Amino acid sequence: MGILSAACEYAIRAMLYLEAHAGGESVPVAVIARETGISHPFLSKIVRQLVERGLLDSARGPGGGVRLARPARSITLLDIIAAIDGLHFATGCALGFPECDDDAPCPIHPYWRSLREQVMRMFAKKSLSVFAREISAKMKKLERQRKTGASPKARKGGRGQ
Amino acid sequence: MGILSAACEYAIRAMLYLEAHAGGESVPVAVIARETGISHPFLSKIVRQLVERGLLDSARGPGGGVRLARPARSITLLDIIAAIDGLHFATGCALGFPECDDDAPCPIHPYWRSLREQVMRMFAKKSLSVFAREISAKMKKLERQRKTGASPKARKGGRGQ
DNA sequence: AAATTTGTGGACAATAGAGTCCGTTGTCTG
DNA sequence: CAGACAACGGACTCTATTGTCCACAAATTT
Repeated sequence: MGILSAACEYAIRAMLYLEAHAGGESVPVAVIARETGISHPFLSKIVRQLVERGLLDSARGPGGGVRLARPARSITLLDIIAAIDGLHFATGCALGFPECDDDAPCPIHPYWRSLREQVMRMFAKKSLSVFAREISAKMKKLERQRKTGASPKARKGGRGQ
Repeated sequence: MGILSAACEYAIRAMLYLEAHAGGESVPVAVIARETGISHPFLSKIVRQLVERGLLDSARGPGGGVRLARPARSITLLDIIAAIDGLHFATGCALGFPECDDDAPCPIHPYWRSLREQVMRMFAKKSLSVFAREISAKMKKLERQRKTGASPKARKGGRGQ
């Protein structure tokens, strides 16, 4: 995929759903799967890992399901990524040189290292609650734009892709 | 792997070898494989793609092999990456949201886009000749350090790892 | 207690990337 | 022409990821 595995992307989407649509209540995995479009059996496996790592609590039986184990404010995207993918995206040489490390760096090593750190910071800075709020705000904005018919497509620079 | 596939990393190492150790002469893939530690059959497949994309020229028979198709000065790391992996690492949403694009971006989209562009620029700025020169200079420097016994490990900032 | 709901866990299948094997084709040398 | 050299190309294996299926265990309701 991109920089994250499919499983990790699903984990983020599922936890985001919990923050946005459950008010701290337990939600069955089957419901999250249906609402997010992720396959139930696969999401089930991912959720199990999130429970193991202490990011989710689970309860069986009627009225059960899963919910955030901590306040959404204290859970960052990096927490989720670390739980599912680990942090290897933050290590190693961009070009795979076996001999390349901080003591004998390849020529792009310092650039790469700085970029990796920026990525880490980007993920570490976003808590689930902030992220969910930003998404819902964005949704509302799009809604307004659709109503007024104003298209924001024309933008300066022409670099848009 | 990291951001690049194994095949792509091998392609870069192979072309770097050609620039550093062949003076525009053809080198058999078997030799490149032996010198770089890459498996011959696999490298063979990769080299074929590089020939197809016009980055390498190939010649069969005794005295044959492959060589750079253009001056090393005009071949960038991005050229090689585009030939083997394509440029998908430069597109798409970091979190895999299907609905996320430049018109309806997810909250980390602008950060992500800027980081991707920095990565692109980093790879596009390095030509094979510059890269090879920087590596050989680094090698010599290490050589000198080993002789004098001076360890460069102590560095200001203490962030070193 | 029985039935229903829900997570748990393991076995399995499908896919893609990584890596191997080998026969074929073209080219050079003697 | 014969033989060696080396790229070409396809078929194959191995492995990790992705995704599916099903039996089971716990909790809740009646």
